[in-house]
Amino acid sequence: MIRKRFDDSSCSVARALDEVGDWWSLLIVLQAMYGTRRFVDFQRELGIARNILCDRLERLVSNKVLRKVDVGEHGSRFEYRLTDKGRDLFPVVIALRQWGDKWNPAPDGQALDLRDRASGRPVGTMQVQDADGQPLTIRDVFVREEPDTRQTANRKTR
Amino acid sequence: MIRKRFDDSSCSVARALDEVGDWWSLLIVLQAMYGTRRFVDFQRELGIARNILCDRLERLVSNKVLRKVDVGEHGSRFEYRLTDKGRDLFPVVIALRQWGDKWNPAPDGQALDLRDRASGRPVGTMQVQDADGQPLTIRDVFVREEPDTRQTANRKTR
DNA sequence: TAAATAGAGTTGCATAAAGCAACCAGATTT
DNA sequence: AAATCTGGTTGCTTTATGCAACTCTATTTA
Repeated sequence: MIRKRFDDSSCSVARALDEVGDWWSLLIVLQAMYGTRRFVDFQRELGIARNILCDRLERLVSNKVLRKVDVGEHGSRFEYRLTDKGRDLFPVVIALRQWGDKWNPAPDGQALDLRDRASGRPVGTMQVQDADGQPLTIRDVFVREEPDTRQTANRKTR
Repeated sequence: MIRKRFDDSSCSVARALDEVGDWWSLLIVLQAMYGTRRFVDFQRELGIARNILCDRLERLVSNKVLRKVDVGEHGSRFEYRLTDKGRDLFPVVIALRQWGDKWNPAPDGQALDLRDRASGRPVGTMQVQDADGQPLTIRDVFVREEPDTRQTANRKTR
């Protein structure tokens, strides 16, 4: 693969994908959001190869998406828990889930029914909004050029 | 890689990642949102290998995220344009961007400044909301078990 | 009109990841 | 004392990715 890296990219999407943009990382985060914390459980629930899981967990920990907690009274028992940074992926995961439900519904038409604990009503549809909460499409949005960082206009910032 | 596929997974996140969860697809979609449409431009802007780009474009087209349009008057000139399905990834991309900006800001602190064309104000922060638009965290949300599809309780649906 | 250039891909090859299965070492049960 | 469980490693095979060179139309340029 050689897998080109984007960690120094000027694009924050690229930088984000550099951390969670592989085939497994987001699924691991999702699983963690469901409450999974232990190595074997991730392995079982996701059906991921153990060496890959190992590698992904390490990466997520080193990127501070998860933290590794020793809960083994005396070693040999660890938990991987979401950090604030990891928890902050909630909107990303939900947006992806809703996209998947809308455009690639499950064969049986069943979508996971996420609801607000307080009201019991379904979670709203993720949308890009303006400052007043009104939905925005791509066409409603433009990129404001930064008010010139220095003398040279650099248009390559994305 | 062998890359395990999730296209028949019961998890819509997994199904979504199966289509756009690799290193390049979302960046291609993002680039398309910026207005890029032609092969060489994607190649140049993203710095992606041409064979990989070729493969990714084909996949995105076959998954109906992009469509390939012949604009060559007489062939040999094509454009890849977002479909509605592709455009619907807007919230995903924006959520990712905001996450990247928040937790991995660019070295120079510059984040892309997205604004609402109508008001000129910055785009709001993506958040999971309840039916009234109130923000929800992971802990505010629960999974409602489907009201029993048939006789057997199947708890493996995620 | 011939030659050069551009667009959109292919092809071939080297290298790095993903998947799989077997193996290990410390701690806990049986 | 033997069997399990947990969290990994190791070795090997199969794919993917990156890179560079090449191809085939179609459009420009000289």
